[in-house]
Amino acid sequence: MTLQNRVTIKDIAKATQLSVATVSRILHKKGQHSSVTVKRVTETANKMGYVRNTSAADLVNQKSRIVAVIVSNTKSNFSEHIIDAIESKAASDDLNVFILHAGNRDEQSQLKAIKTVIERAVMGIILVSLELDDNVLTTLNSTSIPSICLSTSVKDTAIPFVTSDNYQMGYAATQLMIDKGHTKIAIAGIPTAGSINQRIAGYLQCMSDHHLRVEPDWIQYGTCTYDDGEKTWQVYAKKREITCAICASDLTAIGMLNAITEMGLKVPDDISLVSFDGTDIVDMVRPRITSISQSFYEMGLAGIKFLTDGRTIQKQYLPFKIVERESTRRLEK
Amino acid sequence: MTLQNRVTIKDIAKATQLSVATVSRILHKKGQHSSVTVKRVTETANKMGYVRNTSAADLVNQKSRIVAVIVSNTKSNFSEHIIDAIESKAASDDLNVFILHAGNRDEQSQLKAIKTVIERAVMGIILVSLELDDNVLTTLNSTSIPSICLSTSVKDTAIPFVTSDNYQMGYAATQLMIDKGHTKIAIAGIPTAGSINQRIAGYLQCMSDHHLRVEPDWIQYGTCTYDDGEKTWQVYAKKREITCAICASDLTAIGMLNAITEMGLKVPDDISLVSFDGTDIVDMVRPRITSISQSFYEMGLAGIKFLTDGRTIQKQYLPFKIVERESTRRLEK
DNA sequence: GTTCCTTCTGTAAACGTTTACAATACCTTT
DNA sequence: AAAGGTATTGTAAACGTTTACAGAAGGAAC
Repeated sequence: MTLQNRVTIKDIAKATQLSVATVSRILHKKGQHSSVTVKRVTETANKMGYVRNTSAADLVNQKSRIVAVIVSNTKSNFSEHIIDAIESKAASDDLNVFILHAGNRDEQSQLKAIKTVIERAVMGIILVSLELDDNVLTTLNSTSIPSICLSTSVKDTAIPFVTSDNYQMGYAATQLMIDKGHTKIAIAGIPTAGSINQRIAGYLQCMSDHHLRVEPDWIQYGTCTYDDGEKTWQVYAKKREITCAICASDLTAIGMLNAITEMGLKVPDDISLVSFDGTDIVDMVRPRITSISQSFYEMGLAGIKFLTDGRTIQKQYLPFKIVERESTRRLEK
Repeated sequence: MTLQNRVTIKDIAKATQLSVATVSRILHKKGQHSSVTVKRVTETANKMGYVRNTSAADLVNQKSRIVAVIVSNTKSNFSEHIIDAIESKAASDDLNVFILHAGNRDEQSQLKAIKTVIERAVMGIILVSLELDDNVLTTLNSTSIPSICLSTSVKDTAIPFVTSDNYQMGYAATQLMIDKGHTKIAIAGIPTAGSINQRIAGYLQCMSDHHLRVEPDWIQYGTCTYDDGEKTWQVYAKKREITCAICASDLTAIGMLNAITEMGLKVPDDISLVSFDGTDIVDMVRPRITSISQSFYEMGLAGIKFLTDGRTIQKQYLPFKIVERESTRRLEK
């Protein structure tokens, strides 16, 4: 059987001696029909192996029951929690979820993904962990398809977002370590641009609020990867000033942990480590990593609810939790 | 602007005083047209913010340029390598990749995902790490859309697959440890059903080939999770017979590693650990986990190539590599 | 017997695109 | 001047579905 001769409602109409209208109505439970006809139609549909041609249906309906989730393809491990939430709510609303990948700062691949889904008249677009430039934002605004950003904020007022407050998280991580007696605190692996960069602003503000000096070397940029952690430690190791590093992601913290251990030093005895995210992996390494844990599941839920239950939120910051584990210690003077 | 009045080629035709046919041809670079007309059309298309209605196009073309990847939603971390490969080849062939999730042994969610994509006339379906029951197989066979299974084998001869030879991997893992002097070798976390279960057959055969006894307790089933590793160690710890455990996945090995450490024992001094998969994470924990590493990227590549470059493969077993790291030691008698 | 419901089914247009075929205009060749 | 070719554009049908509207058949009320 080729695609060309898939069974259509026309075939079923012919087989049952009915009109296509009747068949269509019965197959979608619209209008009223005698029970014998209903039975006859559904049975022949099954027997003939009918599958709906969604392209045709979408064409006349001008919409589809698909939610598109476009996810950054950079190796971050938190998006699965967001997706989990989206899929579970979508399933109960009988929606389908299509996941696409795009480069975090790659305009071309973002545009391609967005074009692909708006061409198909999806009912909504959820953008996860993507920093969008102006070009992408105008494309998004030029369509009437609702979209929302998760885990990034966006200046454009037309696009709502749900994320954690990166500034506050940066501040909280710093405050936590200051409370534990640290004064020489570094921050590692944060990207130079995008809303996530606000973590550095929070860090700087907190340090300044406590009249603590910040050496330029202490701020090391990156892309939240494992490698960033390993490499940044090589920089920190040169002077051996710092007693604590705040890491851009769980993976960055683990990379640094391993680099530190490699050098014969110990976490948290010699260096304390805090990470952002707080995914499962922080409990898999030893010592377990103290983290600023984000509410990823709630983030996904907020995103899909925005698309299904009406469009109220415009900007929303979700709470984060400070979870102390084994990678941080109190510094005795 | 609502979806209802999106710009169509009809609108462009009106604006440019041309026929829809000409507009359509120019927008898809078919046929020849005067350069001025081409310019006029493309410019107005841009100006008016035209986006193609793929539903309409798919409807007449009877196909789409979409590859559907249906992935098991169980927490396994190797699928990203498979998807990476699929996406990179798809990008160079100008195809779009839609990823859907389905339960590993959940017939309903599998059927739903498959129905969703065949209704949209995708050009191919790649099933990753999914054990398919008969119902799903018949649905797959009833359509003319080509499909292929990755990381699982399937009895049905109509559906091709690419995977690692689980029997041989089970045998190889066991042989490795026997070569290192171990005789009391356990195997943990393997599912009771599905092709992956063949790892146990390989293990048993290897033990038997070396005239080694296997206690029933040594074989502990599971679902390749981190928790399986933790829990299974509680079982093994009761008798403290074994000197080595072969773990169903990297995560299972790490779970066991942590449980072992928790008890004050050491890997590999007290217990050696081997895992299947060999994803990035085996190098992130200490000690690094010795693994039977599968060729996931090549698996993804083989899957997408099957769909694009012609359909030659029917069944293919990809090579695996034994990578010794720090979680295994030679046992001196 | 007329009118009015109700219940069921059919007719036909519409969705936006693609493409085979026809048509036109203009240019070359004879 | 006729014939043939080429370059460009238009006409119209087709894809499979949905749905407003019309129609038919039967029953109930007067």
